[in-house]
Amino acid sequence: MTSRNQNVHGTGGATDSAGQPMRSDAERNRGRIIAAARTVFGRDGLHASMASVAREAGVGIATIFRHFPAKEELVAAVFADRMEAYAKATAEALAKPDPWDAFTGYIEEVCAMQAADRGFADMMTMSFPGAEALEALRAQAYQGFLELIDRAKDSGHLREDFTSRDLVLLLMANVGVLSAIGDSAPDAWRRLVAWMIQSFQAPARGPLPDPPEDAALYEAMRRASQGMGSSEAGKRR
Amino acid sequence: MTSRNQNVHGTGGATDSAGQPMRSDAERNRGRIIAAARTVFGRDGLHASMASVAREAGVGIATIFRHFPAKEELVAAVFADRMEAYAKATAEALAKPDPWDAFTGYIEEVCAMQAADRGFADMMTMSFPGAEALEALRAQAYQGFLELIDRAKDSGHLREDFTSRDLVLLLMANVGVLSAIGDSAPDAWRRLVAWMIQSFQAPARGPLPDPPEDAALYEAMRRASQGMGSSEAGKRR
DNA sequence: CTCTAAGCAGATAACCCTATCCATTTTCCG
DNA sequence: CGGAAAATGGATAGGGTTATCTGCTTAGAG
Repeated sequence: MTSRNQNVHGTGGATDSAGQPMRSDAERNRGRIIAAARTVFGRDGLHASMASVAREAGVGIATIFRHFPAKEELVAAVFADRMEAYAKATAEALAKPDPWDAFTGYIEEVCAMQAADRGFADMMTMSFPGAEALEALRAQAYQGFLELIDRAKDSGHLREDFTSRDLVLLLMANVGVLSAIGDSAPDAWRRLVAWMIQSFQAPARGPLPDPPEDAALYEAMRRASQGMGSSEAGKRR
Repeated sequence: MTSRNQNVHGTGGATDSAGQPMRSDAERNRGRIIAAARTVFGRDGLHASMASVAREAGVGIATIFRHFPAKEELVAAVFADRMEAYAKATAEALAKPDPWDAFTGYIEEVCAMQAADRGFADMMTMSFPGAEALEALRAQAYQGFLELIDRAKDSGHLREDFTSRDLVLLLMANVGVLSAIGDSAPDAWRRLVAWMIQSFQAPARGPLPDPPEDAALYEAMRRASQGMGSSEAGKRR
């Protein structure tokens, strides 16, 4: 429905969904809003209010809702490029020669991206069924990660009982550390990730409880993104 | 100031802070409120609203605030016994003959307590400077854990670079998993904890980034408990 | 330069939250 | 049983949030 043109920085002139050229002030404000949202979501996480984004952008609240009828759409617009960076990181990891290096480097990088952008951190543990482009990129990255896992297992460096769901678990755990510790110890997450990666390494030191089902993880991620309209915050802290 | 008597279940008659006997209805309602809060906080976490506790208890909102002038006091009253159970778990672990068994069993139990009670989970990553009794128990348990660490290290089963702050990290990570996954995969946390414990085991598989400073953790925990008056959760929450 | 349609911003609605006020009800003691 | 003091609970204040409505401003075409 209301998905505006992505060509915001184009010189020739952006167009809206109906192909009409956007008025210059509208185009300018749209860019400002996205930039402001990038700042605010990155600092405060996805539960930052639309009003705070408006304040940062120097526009009225209504202007934001004109461009992005629901908060979810603003989120999708803002994190399109982060999701691209995420997918790109997967591709780059796949290009590395050493499978274990690729695997661990990838995990560290994704967790670092979470630490650098709290909005991205939240987004990695949510799913947005409405934002197809976003989810397509996520799925693409996920496929790449599956390949990284296979290679690392084949090389004998990764435990056989590691599954892709363990990364999701780690990402959720990382959000817990990041949002609990905040800026008091900005690097604390690195230690958590290091503990986990060393544990992923073969040989196994013992059996593990079963990982959660894929369906359960998906449901949890979908439910997390629901609570963005109207009430609750994480939320949630 | 307004710390009421703890002898709620006494037969003879509870007394208020001034030593006056409480009226029977007041005593009854106080018990109901604490029971309701136990249920609600356990299910929804510490950011559950006072109104929802009132609803569960079948009393008016004002009644709650009469007994507990601030939400923090209700929290302290509700979790006094959980904190005791926590301290008791430490003591019991110290009584175990095998140091590594005691260490791992303790960590698993504390994380299980977090999973069983979302309010407790939140509380373990917060500090309440105003609730001296609570904090005294916490400090006592912490001392016991330090002893557990020493014994486990001396036995050669625990990595030398493990510190007590790593447990805090794990507790925060566990909150992340618990609140992200919710009831979709109630046992997912067990896998995270198992990964971590296997990593704690000696010999070390590699160096680790430095753990956060004690002061940083304390500040983060104190700040987390601040946001309970008036606005936000984590809280996101 | 004028005029119209699109875009803007602030006020507002409707819903959460913590905390307080005060008229009403309940307890309990003589 | 009667009256005074204590306890209650609904309304309300004052703060959040997402989202909408409306009158004013401005862009940009003729």
